Amino acid sequence: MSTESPDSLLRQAEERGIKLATSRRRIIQIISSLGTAFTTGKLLAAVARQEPTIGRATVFRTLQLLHDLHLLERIRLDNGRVLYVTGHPHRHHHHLICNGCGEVRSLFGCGLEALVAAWSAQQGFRAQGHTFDIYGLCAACQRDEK
Amino acid sequence: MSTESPDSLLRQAEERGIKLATSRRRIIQIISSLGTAFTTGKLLAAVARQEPTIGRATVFRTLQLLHDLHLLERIRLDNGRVLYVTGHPHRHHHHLICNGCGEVRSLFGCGLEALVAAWSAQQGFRAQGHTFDIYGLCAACQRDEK
DNA sequence: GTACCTGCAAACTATTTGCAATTGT
DNA sequence: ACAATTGCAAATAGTTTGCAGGTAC
Repeated sequence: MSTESPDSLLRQAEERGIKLATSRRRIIQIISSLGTAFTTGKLLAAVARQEPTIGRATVFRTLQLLHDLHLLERIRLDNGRVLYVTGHPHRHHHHLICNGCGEVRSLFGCGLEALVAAWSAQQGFRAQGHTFDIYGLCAACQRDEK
Repeated sequence: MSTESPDSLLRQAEERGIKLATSRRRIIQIISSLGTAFTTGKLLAAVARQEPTIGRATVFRTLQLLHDLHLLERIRLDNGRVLYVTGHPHRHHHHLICNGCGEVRSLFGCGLEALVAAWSAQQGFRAQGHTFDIYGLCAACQRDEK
């Protein structure tokens, strides 16, 4: 499904003809090890632990680069934190976001175009985009809850 | 429609039995003068201009209070800024957010329950809530655009 | 050698908190 | 008096930038 093979990020970046320096490659590998979604805080901590010599600035610069390359999607959480999601930022999709573990599952085929069009027309609004995210508990976290 | 009469915020807060000190009352009046949606930055600037003696902290404390009272809704914009919206934070609704002027229009009767339920069931997810916001240009900004 | 990359420290932005002084009752 | 509220300054959190040195062809 939405499973990315390890280091696919790295491969995708290189396929785009980007030459990556060693620190950046290392950061990207660490990102890949974090799963499909992570916060800046988690990444900074992981980098600090695994590559203590790499500075914060380089981490942020790499995130920016991956975002610019459309390899990483940025989601604002209600609490203000930023969640980065690997996968398919270029294809229109929505999210199931787990309040428990933070896992993010992507949903394609949104089917909201009609609703967006209807509401926009009704309000004289010209829609340019929309967001739709579902928050809740994933199957695993539902089990853990009891 | 979603027009709030001036100072309705103040009235609503007092109806809840909250005793408001002068600074807070003044801040709430300024909020009311900003329309139905505003960013923290806009409010801080307005307060600094109209009531230079009131400090930032008090503004933030008042925003927090109004949010706790469910009189103000907080929306995270893509750029990370916080948008506060007056009106009906307690009733489930969605937004039309104008990319031009920042106006926010609320939409009731979301009709997404079936979609949320279908997608959640399909993924073994237990939905607890969802967001749905439409971004675009309001009628006025469409005219200004040309 | 040239252009890019790096870590560091400092700068910045947005928000929160400690606290002594002030206000309200 | 007593408790709540205030402005201020300092603290915090998250992110960005300037820069001198380092790396890669």
